[in-house]
Order: sequence, then C-alpha cells, then structure tokens
Amino acid sequence: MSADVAARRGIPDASVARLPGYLQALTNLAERGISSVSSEELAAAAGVSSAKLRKDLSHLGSYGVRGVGYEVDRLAYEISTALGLTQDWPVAIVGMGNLGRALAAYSGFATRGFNVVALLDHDDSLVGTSVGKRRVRPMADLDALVREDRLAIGVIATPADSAQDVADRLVAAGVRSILNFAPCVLDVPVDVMVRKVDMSTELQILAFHEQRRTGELDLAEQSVVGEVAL
Amino acid sequence: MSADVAARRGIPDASVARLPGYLQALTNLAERGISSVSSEELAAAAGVSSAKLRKDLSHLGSYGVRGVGYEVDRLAYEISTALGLTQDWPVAIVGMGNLGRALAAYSGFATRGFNVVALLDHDDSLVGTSVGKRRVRPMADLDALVREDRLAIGVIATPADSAQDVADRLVAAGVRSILNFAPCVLDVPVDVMVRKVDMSTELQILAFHEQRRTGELDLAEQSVVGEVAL
DNA sequence: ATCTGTGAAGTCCTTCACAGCC
DNA sequence: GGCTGTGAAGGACTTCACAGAT
Repeated sequence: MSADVAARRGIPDASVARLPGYLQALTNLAERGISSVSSEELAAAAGVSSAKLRKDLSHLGSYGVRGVGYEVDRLAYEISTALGLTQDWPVAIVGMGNLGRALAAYSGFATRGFNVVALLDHDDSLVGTSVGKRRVRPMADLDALVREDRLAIGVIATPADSAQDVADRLVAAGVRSILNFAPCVLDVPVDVMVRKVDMSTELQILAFHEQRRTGELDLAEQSVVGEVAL
Repeated sequence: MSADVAARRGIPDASVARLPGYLQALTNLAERGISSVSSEELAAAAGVSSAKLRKDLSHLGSYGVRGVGYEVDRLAYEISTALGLTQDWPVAIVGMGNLGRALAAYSGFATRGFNVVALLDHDDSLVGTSVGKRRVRPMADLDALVREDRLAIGVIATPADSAQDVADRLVAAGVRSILNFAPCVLDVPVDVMVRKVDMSTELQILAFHEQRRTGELDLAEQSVVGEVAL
C-alpha cells in the first residue's frame, strides 16, 4: 500500500513534466507498428537519457520486463492513466484574437485527451461570430459551463491587460487549472494551478545563449590578436 | 576579473529562465512611473520569492543599494544587457498555418528585442501571399537571410511531420537557435540550441494535477462514507 | 533601521552503477 | 547476455539567516 501511495502522490514535478513527451514518443512508435521498446530507444525518441527515463517510469510502477523492454501499448496506457487522460477534460479558450483562433483550430487537443467545449470573448462585437464551427460565447456563460459541462481547465489567450480579469472570472466560476498565454503574472488563490506559456521569454533565453556564444568568439579573436601583437 | 567571468559565464540556467520575467515586471513598474523597487516588491510582481530574486540578481553583479533597493531603469538595463537584448535579434518564422500567422501578428516581438525579418513556408501555393504587411518567402531564401540579415533565430510553426526537415534546413543555413512549436523532438547538432513550446504538454501537466485533486476528493468522500458506515 | 548580497544548509533532481530478473 | 528497477552518490537549485552597507 505504501508503494501505491508513492505511485499516486509522489511523482516528482520534473518527472510529470516529461511524461507527455514519453506518451507522444510511444504514440509515434505505435503508429509505426512497433510493439516493444527498450529504455534506450524510447529515451532517444523522447530526447532524454535512458537512466532518467527509467527513473521516471519507476515512479509509475513496474511495467517493463527485465532483459526485454517495455510493451508500447501497455506503457502508453499506464502513462495516460497516471496523467489522468483516460477521461476527456473539458477546456474553454478565452480570447479570440489571433492566438485564440489559432488555438481553437489546433487539432492536437482532441487527440490528446482534451475537448474544447467553448470559445469565449469579453468583446461583445465578437460574441456570436463563428470561429471554425464554433460560436463565440460571452464570459457570462462561464458559470453554466462549469456546472453543465464540468469545465475544468481555462486557457487565457487575451492581451496582458485583460488576463488578470479573465483569471478572476475563471476562478470565481470554479475553474482551478489555467493555462496562461498572456505575458504577465496571474494572482490566484493557492489551490488554483497556473502554467504559463510565453514565446518572448523563450526567445530571450535563446538570445542569452546566442549572445554568450558570440561573446566567446569575440574573446577568441581578441586572444589571437593579442598573440599576433606579441 | 574572476567575478567578471562568473557574471558572464556562470549564470545558472534556472536563473536565466527567470530574467525575462523580472525584465517584464520592471518594464511595467517603469510604465507606472515607479523608479525604485525593493527585492520583496519586485519578487511579488514577478511571482517568485525575494530570496530567489536576490540570488538571481547576484549572478549579474551588484546593482542594488543596501537599505534602499534597486533603481528600476538601471536594473532593467543590466538585465537586458545580460540577456543580450541591447541588440535586436533577427528572427524568421517558418510555417504559415494558423499558429505561424498568429505569431507573425504578435506585437510582442518588436517590443522585446526581436525583429521578424522573414516569414517562410515550404508550400509553393502560400509563397508570395501576404501575411500582415509581409510577403511569404520560399525556404530557398534561408541562406541569403543568414548571410544578409544575420538571421540568428528560427521559429518552427509547422506540423510535426515537417519540423525535422525545417530544422535541418535551418541548421544547414547556419541558424543555431531554434524555437520549436511542433509537438516533436528535433535532432540537431550539439551546438544548436532548441527550446520547445508545446501546449498539449502543458495541458497534460494541468490534467495530472486536476486528476490528483479529484482523486483526493474521492478518497475523502470514501473515508467519510467509511465513518458513516462505522 | 532597512534592505541587499551571500555563505551555509537543505531540498530536489540527475546520474551512476549494479543487483535482480528474464 | 541483456535490460529493467533502484539504492547511493553527485550535482543543481532553493531557502535560510545574517553579515555588511547605507
């Protein structure tokens, strides 16, 4: 039983963050008709080390066979279960600007355990218009969505100015998981989980490494110059 | 001098990843006319602990005043310098589907040190069409972009099937920093840096925590039922 | 008196390396 | 022989708590 508790409660955050990658790699393997895989192969497909992969999987239980490897379908099922993807999670996207419309059109949701039940916008002139096959609904529908559609996850795709207001409304309606695409920090109660996606941040991290690389080349050139001067 | 080396080389990855958030918070403060800030206040604005903030900033140098705090403009400048944002980095976006077009329209690039110099697509029927004020260019333009525009960063916004091919072309043209929005692992040389943004992964992480929460409620209900039964 | 900058301690995560099992 | 699962070692990051500066 203590092992069970460990398997259910004790998965480190860093491991959880990698499980979707393993699941995706397993799905690819399954599509290519491969039914068995070693930790070395799966790790390569997911872009991690095999030791890390095995340690991560050990937190879920013992689903491999020593001397053989893992059965692809079985492992995919176990990871799906651990992530809670055996059920479909209802998702609402708030903010129908360029990004919101791109997200609404993204086909990856349905295939990965999510169901976009509503597109919302604060702007009355957008409400009622169509995005793909869906109609844009007003923010006032949030309460009903949580009650009737068991809406659990909200995606914020608004500009930064509106994001906190949208978050407040989501929380008030009972949503406790938020994916935030707006470039700002959200203030929410402790029991609400927020994850942030920010492409400017990612580009700035890349810029840091680019600059460091360039700086090193400059230093190398300088030292060559120095040697010539001597 | 050894302090200089530490400041240039030794910034931990975890710190670098938070610097953009500090920069954003500082920009907000500056816009609101605030010229001085304590580590406690800035940390709250950026959503981290003050100890973490101070430790992060200590890797850049000593730009605060004990007993007083940090000057907003000065600190923003120092962080910009550390991140390499005193110059504008030329960026190309590859893949003009829904996501690529949303990225092309995103105004946050220009204001944060980046310059979108080209929109590219592999599909000949898209090449030549306009996205915003820009014309979509063919992949064959990549070499010229790297040579003439000093293109340094490539953004991949294609479907997963094409992403590896696009990455190969970017690398062949000399791009060594890639931001990948496609849900797949890219195989690149070790000196090429890839960062990945994947909304499905983020949603799955949220689902894990939602499920864990629900699971706990179920257990709580069970134990209540148990007590009632006893 | 106040707030920064930082060694030291503590926590979390990764890697190693091998026992255990097929 | 080959591969998984895992304690133990190692490394990275965070938090503590206080010396040092104004």
